[in-house]
Amino acid sequence: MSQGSGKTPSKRPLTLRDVSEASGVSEMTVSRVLRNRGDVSEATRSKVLEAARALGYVPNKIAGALASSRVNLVAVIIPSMSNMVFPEVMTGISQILDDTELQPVVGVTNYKPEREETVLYQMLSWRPSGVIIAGLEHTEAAKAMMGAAGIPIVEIMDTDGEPIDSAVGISHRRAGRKMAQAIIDAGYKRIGFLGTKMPLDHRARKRFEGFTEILAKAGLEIADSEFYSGGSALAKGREMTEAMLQRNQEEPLDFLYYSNDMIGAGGLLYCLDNGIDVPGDIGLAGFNGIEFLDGLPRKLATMDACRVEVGRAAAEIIAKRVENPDAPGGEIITLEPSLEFGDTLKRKKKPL
Amino acid sequence: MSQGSGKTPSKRPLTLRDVSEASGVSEMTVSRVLRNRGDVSEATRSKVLEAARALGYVPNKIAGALASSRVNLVAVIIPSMSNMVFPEVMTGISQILDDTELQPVVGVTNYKPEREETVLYQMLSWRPSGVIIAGLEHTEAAKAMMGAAGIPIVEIMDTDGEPIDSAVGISHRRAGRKMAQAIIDAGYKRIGFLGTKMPLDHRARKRFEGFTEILAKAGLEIADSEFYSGGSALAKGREMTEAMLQRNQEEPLDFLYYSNDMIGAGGLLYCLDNGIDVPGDIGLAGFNGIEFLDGLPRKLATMDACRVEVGRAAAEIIAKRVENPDAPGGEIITLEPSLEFGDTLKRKKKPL
DNA sequence: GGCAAATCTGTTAGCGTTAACATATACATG
DNA sequence: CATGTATATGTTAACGCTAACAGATTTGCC
Repeated sequence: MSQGSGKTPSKRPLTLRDVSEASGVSEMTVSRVLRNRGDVSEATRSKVLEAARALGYVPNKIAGALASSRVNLVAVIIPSMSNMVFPEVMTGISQILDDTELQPVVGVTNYKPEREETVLYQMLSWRPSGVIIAGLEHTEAAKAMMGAAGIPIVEIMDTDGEPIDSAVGISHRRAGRKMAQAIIDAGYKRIGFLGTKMPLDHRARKRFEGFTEILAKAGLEIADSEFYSGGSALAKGREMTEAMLQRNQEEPLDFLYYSNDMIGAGGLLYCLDNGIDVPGDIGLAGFNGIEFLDGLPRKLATMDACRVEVGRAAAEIIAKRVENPDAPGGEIITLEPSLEFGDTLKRKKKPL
Repeated sequence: MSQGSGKTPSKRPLTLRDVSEASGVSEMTVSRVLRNRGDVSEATRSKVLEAARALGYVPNKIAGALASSRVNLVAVIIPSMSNMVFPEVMTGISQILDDTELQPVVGVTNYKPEREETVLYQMLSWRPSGVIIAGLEHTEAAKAMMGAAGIPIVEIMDTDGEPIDSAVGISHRRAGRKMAQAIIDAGYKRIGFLGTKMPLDHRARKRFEGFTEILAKAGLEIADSEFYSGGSALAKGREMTEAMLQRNQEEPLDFLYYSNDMIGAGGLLYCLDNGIDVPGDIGLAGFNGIEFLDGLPRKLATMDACRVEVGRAAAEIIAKRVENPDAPGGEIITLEPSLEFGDTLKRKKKPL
């Protein structure tokens, strides 16, 4: 193997010592240059940088973190990657963290509490500077770990409950209520519900609870419901809608409430394909406000969960607390989900 | 604050020493128990585990990694989170790594080479056991870093080029050629191209090159093309399709090739809304085989990039090399993208 | 019983970096 | 020119854990 121009592909990994020897200064000085900390003369600085570059040296953060007991990692723990929800939250988080030293590290739980516990344990074992975790429901062990970690914890997406430390999100009960009210106000009466078969999706459950609560107050109840799991959400939405409309022909439904926009979009496409008048014959609404819906022939009514904003606020809480570790904590930020009527939900009929 | 049953929320973080003192054995023995390594008597083991649990001790991987110079992290570096491509690759990676000690850590580059370089540097500074990185095109510095890192590197999604170490993916040139051939065979002649305005999406570029190459061989060329950036892909697909069809009314196009399925779906919806006969008047094809397309009124022709399989194969290469560090490396796996005709691309006309 | 092998536990010395302190050099000031 | 102050570099001792080796204890077997 050729030695190349300065690049020595040796087996032993490079350390500060190698750079120190190559540039003729102490390891400490190299460390200072590489971290931009403390006073170093311009001459030394460039000498060191040159040597580091030539060797292809990459600092060892493991050693650095151990020595300084500072880890610039923020653990982000979420249930799933594939429902569009997450990338947006992540965008918000990045927007804030990119201006700091902090770096997000993502873990996925697949909506399984035990998995969440494991992922959390793994993450905490890297001693991150903070944790952003979806939801307020966790195993006892997980709660204990977070409580004892001594770092800022932000639970996101939901504020219906008691957070361990801080929380940012919307009230899903309120979101469900708000949607129910809008549907009732528009004069719909026979309402079907279509959702995921996910006992562990607490947020969907809370929305459903809020929804039925308001219906009940108006003397109404869900006329029919259907749940799915797995498969293409769009296709499932289509199938479930067909099935539900079929079996309620005698006393037809006039509204379908979907637990997410993807199945809602499938339902919308089904209705349009079959010449059903939306929102005349039947109204539709989903949940989430996914950007991609903009391309559909008609805009689905939905409710925005403020995902980017949630990510930003959560990251801000962590960043603030990292900068000032003595700050109080326990902050709870409840954002207001906004109802978007789109083209599939009639506006209020009766004034006020 | 109450001390609780054994749980002492002290300020000083817990270490092996705390567990060691609580259980009356040496730190080394505690370490052995917690890692399931070496012989420890059943009595000691349970004593230690009990103490660790009671204290809420979480091992410090930073110290562990430094001492053992073993880090069970695999860096996964990808351009974007939001195009459905990534979650599927990730699924494949997880399927394999879940059976090992290894853990994926994701970094996102937003298709920016400098950003890729930074992310890579950050990741390498944690001394991961391997790197899985999208694409074969990187800055010189990035290539140098990976070459010098002394760990397995797998470049994924593309095999049109020279990998640093190993590679798993499809040939995008070949994918482009294959699609072009199918379109020509079906008898289409006036072909429009719609894609992203992304000079740095090398894979889209290679597909385009392969596509035009085959058209040229058949004496054809792209009749019109349109590029977009930003916004909802579905809506953009719709708009671009409308614009393109409008301005080619004199000599109408008979095929539209989209650089991804999302804009393709937008185009399909536009055509259906406007009563255009697909694939009679006009054929359509995209790229990627996104599951969600299953719910559309008609199935878009597309080409599958074998994303889950790519993830699996890449993870397997890393896992194998971690287990046996002296293995050769330099493996290149080229998967064959499969063409799916769907309902928007006519089958071959002329036999053979 | 004696000796080797097996089982269990402890001791020592780092891993590569940084905090904290110590030292050296330059530069100004009265 | 002594003295103080800033600037620039070096030295030492951790950080919390594990590899490698060293004892101590038990077990098996002739």
